[in-house]
Amino acid sequence: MSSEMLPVDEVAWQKKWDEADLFKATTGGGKPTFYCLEMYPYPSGKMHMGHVRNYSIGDAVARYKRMMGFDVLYPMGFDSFGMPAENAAISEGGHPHDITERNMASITQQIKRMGFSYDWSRTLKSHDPRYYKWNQWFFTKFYESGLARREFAPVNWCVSCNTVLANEQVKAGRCWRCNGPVEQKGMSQWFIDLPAYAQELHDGLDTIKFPEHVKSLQRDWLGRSEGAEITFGVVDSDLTFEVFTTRPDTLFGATFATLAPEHPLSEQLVTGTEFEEDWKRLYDEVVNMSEFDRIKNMNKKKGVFSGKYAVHPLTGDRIPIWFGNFVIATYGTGAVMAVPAHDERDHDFAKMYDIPIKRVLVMQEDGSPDAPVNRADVDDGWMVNSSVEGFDGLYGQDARDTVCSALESKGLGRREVNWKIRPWLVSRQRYWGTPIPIIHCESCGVVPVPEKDLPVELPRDVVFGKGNPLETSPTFVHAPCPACGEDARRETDTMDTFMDSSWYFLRYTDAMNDEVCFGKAAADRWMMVDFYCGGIEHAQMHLIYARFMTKALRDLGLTIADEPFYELLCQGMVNKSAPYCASCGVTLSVDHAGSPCPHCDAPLGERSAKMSKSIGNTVSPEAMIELYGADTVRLFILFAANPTAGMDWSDTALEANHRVMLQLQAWPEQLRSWNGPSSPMDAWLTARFNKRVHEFIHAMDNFDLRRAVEISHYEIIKDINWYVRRGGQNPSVASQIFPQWTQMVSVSTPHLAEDWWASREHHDGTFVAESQLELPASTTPKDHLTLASEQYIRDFLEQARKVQNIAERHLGGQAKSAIVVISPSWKREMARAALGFITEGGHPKQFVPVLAQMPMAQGERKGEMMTFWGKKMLPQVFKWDDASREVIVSELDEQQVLQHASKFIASDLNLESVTVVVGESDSDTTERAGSAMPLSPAIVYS
RNA sequence: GCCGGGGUACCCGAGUGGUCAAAGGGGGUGGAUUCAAGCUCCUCUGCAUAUUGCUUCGCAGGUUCGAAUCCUGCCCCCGGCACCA
Repeated sequence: MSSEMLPVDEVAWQKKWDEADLFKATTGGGKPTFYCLEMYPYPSGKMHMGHVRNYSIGDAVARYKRMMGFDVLYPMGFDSFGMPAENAAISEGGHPHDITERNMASITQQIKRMGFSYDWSRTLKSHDPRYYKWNQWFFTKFYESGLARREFAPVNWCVSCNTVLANEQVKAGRCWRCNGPVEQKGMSQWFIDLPAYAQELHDGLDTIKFPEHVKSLQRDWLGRSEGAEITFGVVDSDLTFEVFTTRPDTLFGATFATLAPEHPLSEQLVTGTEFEEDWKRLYDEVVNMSEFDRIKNMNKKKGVFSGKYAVHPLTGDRIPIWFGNFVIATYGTGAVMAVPAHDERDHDFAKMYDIPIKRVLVMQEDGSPDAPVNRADVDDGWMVNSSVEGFDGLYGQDARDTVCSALESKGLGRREVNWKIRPWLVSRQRYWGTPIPIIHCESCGVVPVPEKDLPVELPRDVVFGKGNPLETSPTFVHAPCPACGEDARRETDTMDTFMDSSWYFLRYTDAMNDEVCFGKAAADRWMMVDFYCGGIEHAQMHLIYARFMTKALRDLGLTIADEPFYELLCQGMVNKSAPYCASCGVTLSVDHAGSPCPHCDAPLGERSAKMSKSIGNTVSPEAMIELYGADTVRLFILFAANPTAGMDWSDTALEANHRVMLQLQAWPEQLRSWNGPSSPMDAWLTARFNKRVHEFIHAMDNFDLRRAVEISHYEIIKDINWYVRRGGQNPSVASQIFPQWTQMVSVSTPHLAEDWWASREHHDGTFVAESQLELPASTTPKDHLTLASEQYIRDFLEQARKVQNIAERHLGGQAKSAIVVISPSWKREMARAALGFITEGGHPKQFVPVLAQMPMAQGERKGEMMTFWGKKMLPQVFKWDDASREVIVSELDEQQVLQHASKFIASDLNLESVTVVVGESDSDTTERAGSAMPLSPAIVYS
């Protein structure tokens, strides 16, 4: 290869694609559509390897689908609202808008350098009023329909971010973004009623292709529990409270009830009584505790008696009402019926406070109703001890249903499905987000901003770092009431930025429309997203909000799509090795490489860890592109691991991939230099290549990118090398396969492929990026035979080489010649008969009598043949794969094939001569026919 | 505790009843080419061995003519949920 070969001018190709407008999604036409999307990025200033991996995957899919005749929508934009920009503004001065624009410009440039085939004409950015106007419009629509509402509620407050957080955004009691502590705070906030769609979100999971773990995660998060809501009255009063339980079958065992100390009824029950003081103490203890701490402390169960009694809805029994620190007001109804015999928590509590425990289920059908309860029996059981007729003996779901029916007929309960997911808290006390389009008027109350006044734009005259920035802008805060015209006050909270990302995929379908959020026809034409690629970190937040929003917008009549994304692919992490101390179990910063563990002084090993700034094991995409080019980086990233698997960054592997690229770059010239005649190998390469195209399509259709790249960049080279090795040099074969090979190569390394495409003799100025892949003909039986013969030779050589090594030890020197002994024809005949027998459905063991009747087994060798069958042929019959079986049944003449190739075989094995004989024939003097099998000749070296 | 995903050779990683001592890549090895290095091509890379045998796909059993693959139990890793009503 010439070392002075110029690198592929990637930037030039990118410019040409751009000028030719190749990747603009069309707005009509009869082609089927394909919507390929990656989670739109937050515009930090630098592209990292995670981005590169994500987009390399998406781009390969988009390019492939275009080539397969689809109208592809493959857009890119920015999730440009959010706190990093605002925090940067606070710490370094400046304005979030400017910082965001600056970062966007820089990351855009880096993304473009990779040559991804985006339709940049549809680029959207969340912080553009043309975009966020529609967030506001949706919000007012939701307000009208009751889906959005304002409530005073205890909310999660992140101290360091200075804002409230949605439930989903609190991880282990800490803020998902800054990891700071989260407190409970009572505030008036805006909520969107996501639970209204909980059932649909739950059921929809069965209609889409998400990875199993993502579905499981979403189901957990939605938290469906089926049960009953039951009304308990308070003795000597009109008061009632509701409890939710998944176990109505244990209702007769309820010996007390527990309310959350902050339950709306609690204070009323104890005020002015001797129990007030105890309640107050418990109340004060829990009320300021974050939910996380509360749950964490649940093992320290504590309760106080209220002095009041509840009425059991079915028996009318008086049961004491307690307050418990383990009951949380915002979960379910904030009250529980306590069944100590069949619930562990209630059991512990009853023991602690000496409350009666009543068995109402037995775990065996004939179990004793009076058996003592030493530990809560929480499994399903048969009802016993029901104080009312008609329940004893019922089991499980049957029992639950019957209890529910009884409650329903008394009007004291009903079947109910409870969800863990709670309304989406969308208010944020931050600046860099969509202003909530609401005006608070003294006389009219809450008034949404009319559509004609949208968007409510973010003002520039704000002060950062002193509470809610929008409150510092007088021009923003003061506004006339849209209803009465009086002076009123604008809502100063902004929306959670997940609002932006929950519908951007719809906007892409009609991104430049300023009349409506998106045209219905456009949305319906492109939706759902066919292929959505992004990180697992969005499995519950973004992916739930987006699914919810799609359904909510559908119900506004804006689209017919039920789900946003059909197939989700979560790409694996990009890892790189980092110092690791096995005894301390910690991964350390790369600064420690080569030194002993700073904690225990043990020598450090290495371990693969997610690329992160704190460990310092990051690799800069820019630097890699500079060194090797975008194509090499893409090839490496797609080939190093399956899209969903974690991949380890390896500099040596990257270099190896670069060598592959250099080698590929030289191929067109190499092919052009071919000047040989046509040969029998031509048919082989043609058939082989044809098969490769089929395999490639199959792999791409299944998003098995690694396999696809392996075929286009590795296997085909090997095939061609073999062809050349076997004497093939036919230029017409070269020009026949070259265009399709170029197309396959273009999916992952598009720049190189354009060089190839342009190098063709009859190049017409088109791009491979716009070409259509011609589907190869299906493989013919003749192709099969051609491929099989060659495979036979390759297998033979492999076997021969192994044997040769050992043989030469015996010979005490280099072997000079070999006699190849083809298996005697009766063995192949036997194999054919057996294969036929099994194909017909016969059990291998029953083949013996069949064989005994065959003509070959009639002579004096009958015994030998029967033994051979049992010992050798039977196991072998099963070892042959479909291809080999086909070959055995086919016309392929082993002797002929090897004979034809004997010169090649001799030179490949470094022998002077190779003779091929049929075992047990007159010309076979070796007496080694015994070990020869069909497709596996014996070889005798000398 | 519950749910989901995993455990394959020096490393990464394919493989879901026979093509499996197990693809491919990395790393390593030997050879061809070269004045030489690099690149490229070819070989080998569990152990033994004239073409075959033995051991091996987390561990232990089982089903089968045949198990990395199916079943049962166990161990370990990753992710999620969790005194949840």
